[in-house]
Amino acid sequence: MSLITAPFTTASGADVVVRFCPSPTGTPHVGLIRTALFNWAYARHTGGKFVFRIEDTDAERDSEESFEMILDGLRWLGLNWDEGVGVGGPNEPYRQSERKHIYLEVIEKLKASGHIYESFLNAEEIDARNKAAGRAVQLGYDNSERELSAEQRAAYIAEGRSPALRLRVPDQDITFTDLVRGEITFPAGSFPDFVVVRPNGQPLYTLVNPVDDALMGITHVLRGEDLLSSTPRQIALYNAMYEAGITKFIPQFGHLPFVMGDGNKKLSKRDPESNLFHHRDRGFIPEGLLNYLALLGWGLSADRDVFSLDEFVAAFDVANVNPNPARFDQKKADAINASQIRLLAADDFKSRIVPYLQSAGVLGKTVSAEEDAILNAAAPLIQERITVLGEAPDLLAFLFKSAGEIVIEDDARNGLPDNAAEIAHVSADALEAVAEAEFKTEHIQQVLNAVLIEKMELKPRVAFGPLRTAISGRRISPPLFESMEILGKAETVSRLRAFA
RNA sequence: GGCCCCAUCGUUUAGCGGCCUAGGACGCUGCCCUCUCACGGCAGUAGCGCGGGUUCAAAUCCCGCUGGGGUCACCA
Repeated sequence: MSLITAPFTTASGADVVVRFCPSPTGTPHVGLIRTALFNWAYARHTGGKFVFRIEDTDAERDSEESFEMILDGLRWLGLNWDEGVGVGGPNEPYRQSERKHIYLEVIEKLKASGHIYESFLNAEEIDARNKAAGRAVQLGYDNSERELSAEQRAAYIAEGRSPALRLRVPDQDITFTDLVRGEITFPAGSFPDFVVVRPNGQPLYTLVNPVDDALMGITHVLRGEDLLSSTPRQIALYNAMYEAGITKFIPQFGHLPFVMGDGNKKLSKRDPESNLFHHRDRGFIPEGLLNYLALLGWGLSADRDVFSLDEFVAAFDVANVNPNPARFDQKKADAINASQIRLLAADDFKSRIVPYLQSAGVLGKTVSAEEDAILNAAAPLIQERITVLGEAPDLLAFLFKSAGEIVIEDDARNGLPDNAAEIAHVSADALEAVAEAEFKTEHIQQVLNAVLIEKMELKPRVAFGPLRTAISGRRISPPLFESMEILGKAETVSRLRAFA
């Protein structure tokens, strides 16, 4: 007999209500965001509600700064919520730090119904009891205070001790059907009565999380696998809340696979790629990151891994989430992002690289009409060749500089032929003769081909390397002739002449 | 240690008993395209952890083992 069978009304028939409830500690982790994404997608897929709540019950570790970062991250990615922090809703407030009065009420009810009881033993005493009884210390609490007599209680109080509150865990197996893993059973006795309220009256996560889920009508709890073993405890609490008339049903649970780093360990906060903003700073676009994150434990189909958010939402179902741990593969993520960049409309792409050009100092705070024109011409040239937007500044900087500011990089200089300077100067002469109006990509190519390839009989590779270096200073650049057209005749000739 | 989860190419994933001499993607290698780098095209590389069952037939179902991970707080 498992607890979640009758008398519960399961959530399966109800409108879907999912939630994302991070605790604001540190910078947002990609695993956390993946969890948010799957919850969001499930809500959107089913036409349900996505609730955003903040679990800031640990004043020691929580910070407002971290809270702001989570908001920033969700907004950047476009993961909007229907109810919760910032947007309000019927279950305000949505920050646990502001909900203490609610928990106090629940605690009173649970006390009155006998589901939670006072526990005076401290950690040392619990260990001592286990040792004295010849039990392993790891067993923890032995439920010995379930039936404290009034005298015993009075004695503790007389000593000036205040009790913690523990949930009376039913002595029976607890079974539930995990949405991604199927049926899971925890045998009776897998864990002891656990503390839900500290002696100082502070309710703990063990209480507060299920209480909020119950009060907010959460139907599906989609969260990380690390919480799998706390699920039976929460089901026991739900059982108590049901019996105390606090909730009408129990949600369904689905535990999403871990996001792993290198080796066989979870992607740690120490790993730079765990940080959401690390990717934004490098120049991931939301479409790219979201697409990749969706692949962490899920797939659209056997032969497609680049897809839009809409396609993702239309196809997503928790039931199809893979239970295996997923590895965060930066190379694959980069490849997905590159593909998503290719799919952007030209205008859109242009506007997205601007902030990166600005923060790299290639462009100033305001973009002049002249610079905008260059961007319009140049952006399409690099949209096909970059992986992250952060590559744009290096690729485009030379277009916004003057001849004198071009610095020839060693990498570019090394591969050049001995007569590189001659090639540059001959080209300058040839281009000098081109009419201003004729200074277009195609014509530039014809002129240079004539003088370098045909007349000097150079291989294209040998001929154009020096020119690329002369005008851009780099070995890698946008296409050469297009770049020359953008620079204009005078600037191009000037750079070629300056090359030595 | 108790309890729980997981197990297909280097990585990720398809496969839910015969379509599998195991498919795709990323990566890697080679070739083609080519003014560099990319893009694109073509080809190649490499995998069902082990052992038992069940079955006419198992990557697919069952059991065991091994390996990995998580969790056992008056953290979340």
